[in-house]
Amino acid sequence: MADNDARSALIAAATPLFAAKGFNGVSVREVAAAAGVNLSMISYYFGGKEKLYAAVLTEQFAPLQRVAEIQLMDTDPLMKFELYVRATVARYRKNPYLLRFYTSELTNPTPCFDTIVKPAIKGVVQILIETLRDGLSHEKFRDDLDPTDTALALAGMINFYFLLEPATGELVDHAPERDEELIRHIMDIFTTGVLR
Amino acid sequence: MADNDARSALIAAATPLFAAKGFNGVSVREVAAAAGVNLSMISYYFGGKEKLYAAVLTEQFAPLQRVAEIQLMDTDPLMKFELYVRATVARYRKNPYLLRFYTSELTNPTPCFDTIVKPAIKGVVQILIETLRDGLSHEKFRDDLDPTDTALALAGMINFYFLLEPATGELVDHAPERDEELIRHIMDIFTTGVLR
DNA sequence: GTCTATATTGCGATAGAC
DNA sequence: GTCTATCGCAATATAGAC
Repeated sequence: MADNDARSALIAAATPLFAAKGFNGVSVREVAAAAGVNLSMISYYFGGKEKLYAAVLTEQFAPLQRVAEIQLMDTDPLMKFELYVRATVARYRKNPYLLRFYTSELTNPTPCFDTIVKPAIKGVVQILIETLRDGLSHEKFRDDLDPTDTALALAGMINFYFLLEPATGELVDHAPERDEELIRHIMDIFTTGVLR
Repeated sequence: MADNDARSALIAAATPLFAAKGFNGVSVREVAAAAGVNLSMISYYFGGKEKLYAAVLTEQFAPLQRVAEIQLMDTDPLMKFELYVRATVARYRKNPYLLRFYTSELTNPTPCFDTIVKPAIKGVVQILIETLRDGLSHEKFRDDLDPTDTALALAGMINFYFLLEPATGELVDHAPERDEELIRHIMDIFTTGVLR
């Protein structure tokens, strides 16, 4: 058997369900059935539905911590931004559920927002802001830029592309094969803009 | 009395509740109590909870139709993009619930997604893409730009700023007094980039 | 149009057998 | 550690009085 116990089967089954329907849209019976385990196992292993959800979120947001590694690298700020964009794309491709939890918690927060999601997002944005301040102090960037607005602008360009996929799938080609082109476009706009 | 009937009281009460907690996080009892009307009025006026939610969404997404007016204006593409950004900011300031419904439906879609939300979003993105193609054909923009990636990048910069507010409120000043500065920063990055 | 009362279903959680 | 059975409660919806 692939999974060693009921606990990991529950997390594996709960992740896509919570991601697709939100915390309130999923019942414990549904999760247990999808995991192929008895529903009482949720209380046994996690102590209830809310703590199962918290366990899923903790696992989902753990990869975001690795953005901190970018800050420590010995490269210029612009390359750090490209590394951030690349890491973000890779993260969403590797885990198609993360963005759902990300925006679901931002939009309809559960108690997990304050403990798990908000610290994770703040950490990433903080690093982007500091990278921008670093670039400004080394006169790499235009000195009239606001570090916070600019950091959110870069994050917005890449995150929104994935967020809009369910609505714009017929208008825009979201295939992973185009990721390199997407990253280049975003970095081009960010560095030198759209003007000729 | 401010409201003329129970119907409008229900919509007014349901809007902030659905926006904050999502469709599944709100009960009809809760809505009826907040509206100060009997809970049976929801079935009487709307035919059930789901149709009340649909009525709220229809009202919320109606303003997005006005983006089409920008396309018809006789100005250069770059000014149209700025008008789009300004209209987006104005829309979110006027109606703090719209973005919640927007991202909630993108993330955890209800049956309303296909009928109301997706057409509205596609309409806006379509206009941005066409405006970009127009600018490209008049050689206003760099000819190596992808119209769809670029349109989503601009939309992402402004929308993500508002989406992240619950997480970055302590890191970034999201006050409406800074909106002009924000718009200028986004347009600056979009047109000429961050480089010196 | 608005109310009360209730029908019906589904929910999360757990007691207790094995 | 896993099961069945069930408790207690909240959900949506509506029948029927006024």
